[in-house]
This record gives sequence, C-alpha cells and structure tokens, in this order.
Amino acid sequence: MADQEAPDGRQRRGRDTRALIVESAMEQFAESGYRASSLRDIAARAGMTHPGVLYHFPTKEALLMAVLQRRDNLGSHERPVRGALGRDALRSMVAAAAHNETQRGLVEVFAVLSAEATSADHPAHDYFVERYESLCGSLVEAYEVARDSGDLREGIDPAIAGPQLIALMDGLQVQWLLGTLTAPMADIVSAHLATQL
Amino acid sequence: MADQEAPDGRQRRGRDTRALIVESAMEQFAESGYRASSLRDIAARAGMTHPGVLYHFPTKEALLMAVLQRRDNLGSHERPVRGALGRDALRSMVAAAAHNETQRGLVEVFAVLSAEATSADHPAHDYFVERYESLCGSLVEAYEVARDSGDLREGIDPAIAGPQLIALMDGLQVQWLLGTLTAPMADIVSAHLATQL
DNA sequence: CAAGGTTCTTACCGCGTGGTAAGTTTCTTC
DNA sequence: GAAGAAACTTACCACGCGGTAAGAACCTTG
Repeated sequence: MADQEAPDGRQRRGRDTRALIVESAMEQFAESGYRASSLRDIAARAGMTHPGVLYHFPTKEALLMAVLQRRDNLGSHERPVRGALGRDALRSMVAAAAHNETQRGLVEVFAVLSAEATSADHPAHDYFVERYESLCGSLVEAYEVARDSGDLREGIDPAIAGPQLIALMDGLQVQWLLGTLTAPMADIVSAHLATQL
Repeated sequence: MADQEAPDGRQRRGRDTRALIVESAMEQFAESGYRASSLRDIAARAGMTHPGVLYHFPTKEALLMAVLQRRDNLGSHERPVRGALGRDALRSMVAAAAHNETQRGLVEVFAVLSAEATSADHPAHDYFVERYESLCGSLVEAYEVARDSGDLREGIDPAIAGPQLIALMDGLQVQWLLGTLTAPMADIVSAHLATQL
C-alpha cells in the first residue's frame, strides 16, 4: 500500500478517477440495483468507456465491493457514534437518520442492495450479514448500558430493541424513498426512542 | 370475464398453467428481483419455453403485475384484518408477522420489489406508492380508534405510529431473510405494540 | 373423423451484457 | 527529448435478453 504513503505525484490521477468511478457506480446501483446496472452506464456517468472502468476494477463485483467499502469508510452514518454510550449512543441514531435525509443516493444503494443481497448467492450477501450482525451488536450493547444506567423503561428487552431499531430505520428509508412519508425520518425515530427511554 | 363463471371445461388447463407461471415468476423475482429475472428462467421453472410464458402474459411487465395482484388477492397478510378495530386491528399485525414467517417466497418478492420500485421509472412504482399510502391510512386510523378508546399510551401520535409500524415490519423482513434475526418477527412486533398500547 | 380454437415449440431478430486484446494517448522521470 | 509506465479507447467476442412469426400438438365440439 505505497499509494497511501505518497498520494501526491504520479498516483494522484489514478486515485481520482477511481473515486469518480465508485461514485458513479453508487449512483447507478442506487437507481437500478446491482444486477440491472451495466458497466457501460456507470462508465458513461464517469465520462469514459466501460473497459476504462474495468482497468481500475477487474470485475463488476470488485466494483460493487469498492462501493460498499467506500460507504463504510465514509463515516458509516448508520452506527451509533464511537464515543457515545448507552442513551447517548441511541440518541445519535436520530442524528444519523437526519443525516441520511441529505444522502438520497447512499440510502438508495443500501436499500436496494440490502434487499437484493437477501439471496444467499448474491455477491454482497456476506457483507450485509456481517454488517447487520455488527450493527445489531452495537445497538444491543447500547440498550444494555442504558438499562444499567436506569435510562431504559421497564420491560424493554435490549436483545429485542436492537434489531427493532435497525428495522425501523431500514423500513423508514424505503417509505422515504417512495415519497409516502409525511414526517421526517428523524422525528419518527425520535418518537420511537421516546417510548423506550 | 366469462372464465370466472365457468372455470370447468376447456378453460381449466389455461388457468392452471397461468397460475403455475405466476408462482414460478414469484419465486424468480424473489431470488433476483424483477430486473434481473429472465423470462427464460421463469419459463424453465414452469416447465416450458419462454414464448410459452409470453403467450399467457404479453410482456414481462404484465407478468409482474399479475404477481403483485395475486398477492393482494391471496389475502394480503400485511393489512389489519377487516373486521377488527383499533387495538385489535393493531394486534392482528402480530399475527400477520407470524404468518409471513411461513411465506418466505412472498416476503422475498415484496422486500426486493419494494426497494427496487423506489425508482420513479420502475413499472411497480405506482403500485407500491398506492399500497403504502393505503396501508398507512388503515394503520393511522386504527391508532386513532385505539386512542379514542383509551387504549393508547400518552404521547403516542397516530400519524407517526402508523408509518412506524409499517417500517418496523418491513425492516424486520429484511433481517429475517438475511438470517440475522434471533427472535421471531412476531415477538418483536408484539414488543413494539406493548410499548404503545 | 374432420373443424377449429387453444396452447405451446422451434427458430429467429436486434440489442445490450461482462469481459478481453491490442493499440493509442498522456504524463512522469531520467 | 527519449524511455517507459499508467491510463485509457477502439474493436471485438460469446452470450443472454425481451419479443415476434409461424407452425405443430392437443383437445374439445360438431
């Protein structure tokens, strides 16, 4: 990984178009899903031809993985923030929901891909399984801390509240994308937490 | 619609293979989504060739619509039951979640298609918009009746709780399909209602 | 058994797909 | 300015797509 050490110089341009391709792919996957997006569509968005894309990413699947990883490296706006614990970690999910409302493209990619990747043979299947397990673990932990701090209402089971919160946020995103949502996503998530904390 | 009057006789066979094709298409859409499913795949599942399918459904899009309508006619296990009001209507959604756990194919189709149909140009876009608005309306109404009957906890806004419940059920289905859920969907939905009623 | 509609198949069409091979441009470095 | 690697393009490949045309099998009704 020498390009991490010296990004300036001759490797700058390559990294730039790589990033441009990933962004174009993200937009295309968001609109049509992975399976129905063509390398030519993606290349056109990036202002090049499709073998140009294949020069940077050997296969379409490699490009998909790059898109997924970029989202993770981008700050992962679907996890509780690192420093916060318990109640505050859960409240940070409201901010995450609000932030997502400014990132329609990213939301679209993950909504479409997470559903598509439900098939066991989808290239992103394992990625999403790991992602959900990790995210769910973080949230269950946050609920447990909140309970131990006396911040959690009686009868709320952290092991249930964790997947519950993830499901709520995922489901809201579909409705938001469809345009059938009247209230902001953040408000609905906030109302949910208000019944638990 | 004379075939509704006299299903026996010469029209039986046609109706049977029509149904078989719809079922095969449902399975295929569930695995790969609409855009990535081919008529040849669907035809193979039904034990015929793809022009055989096109004889019964003039286009691929017409077949998609037939799949969606079949689900609606099948009993629509995602709505509150007709007779129930308020609290009972909401509780019936727990049973719907439990029932869905025995219908993996149907759940897959709708999870994948609802995400895919997020694009405004998807053939099923309008179908899902109408579906969500109608379902959401029913639930908001149920919450309002529950509130007027004194069954709803203080501070719960029906206009928020409606889309909230839909989002929860949709999101749970994705996690369930991925296999990352530890508790049954019905239990999680039930726990959610318990914090509201 | 013939007539005739229903149901399905074989063969084809133009087109878009992911991926490859080879050559051309561009840019850096000596 | 020459050398050479990096970053592309043009041209191609085999394949699968949705849809069409025409004919063969089937099956009911006279």
